[in-house]
Amino acid sequence: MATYCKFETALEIFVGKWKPVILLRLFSNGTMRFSELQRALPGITKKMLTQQLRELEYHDIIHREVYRQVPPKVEYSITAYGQRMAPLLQTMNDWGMAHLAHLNELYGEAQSTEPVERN
Amino acid sequence: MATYCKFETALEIFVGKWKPVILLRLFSNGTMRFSELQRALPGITKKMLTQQLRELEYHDIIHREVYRQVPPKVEYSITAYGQRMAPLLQTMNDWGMAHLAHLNELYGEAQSTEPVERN
DNA sequence: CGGGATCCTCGTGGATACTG
DNA sequence: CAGTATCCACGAGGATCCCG
Repeated sequence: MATYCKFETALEIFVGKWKPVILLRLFSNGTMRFSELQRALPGITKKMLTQQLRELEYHDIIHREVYRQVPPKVEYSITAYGQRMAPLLQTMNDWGMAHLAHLNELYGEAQSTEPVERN
Repeated sequence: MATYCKFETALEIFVGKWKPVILLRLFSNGTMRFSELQRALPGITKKMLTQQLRELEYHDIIHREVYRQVPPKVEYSITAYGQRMAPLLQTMNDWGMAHLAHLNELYGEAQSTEPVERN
């Protein structure tokens, strides 16, 4: 009965429009500065970037290193604990890829992941 | 570079306030009628239940079987393809459980999964 | 440079009523 | 019973300005 009941917890980590991309950048680029992240994520505002980073930091997924200097410098990186969720991300990624292929089989090429809208 | 770039696709399947619980019920209970689902999910409206079910159906995760009779009867179940995502759900569930334990270590007991609010 | 504080928009999801 | 159709509330996320 209790199986699957906590996988929503995992979801809470990833929900948020920018968290997946942020994680992607940090996982592939390693340590990044605030401004680097902002430039790497076209369209994101400072507010959102800050907010999403703080939430990930709270969950011990990323580390925030502040250098006390002028002008300020803050670097973000994946924590050791955060590294341990790489397999999960990989599994989800693999499933996502396979699912896109499955959707292609069902509905043909050039299909988005969303159902077609109808008025 | 392309790694993790499609795990957002996996997320799209689960986002939506009720999809996780719906999947949970269908996975554990097998076939269920519309009204059964509604009763099993306290607080859900027919509109939302219908909408989330349709989206899952589009993705070939669940099957919708309509019995042409009066009064109508519609049964929902996990498709064969849908069954194949059980391992993924299990993996996410396991990670979620472990993560809750990790948060407990960090912040102590009786903590929610969300950062404390401050005014 | 790396934010915080405000205000505002817009889409998700809820409430309610109607229907084949 | 299993929906659909409308209307509406609210909160995530965006725009803008200010600050150490």
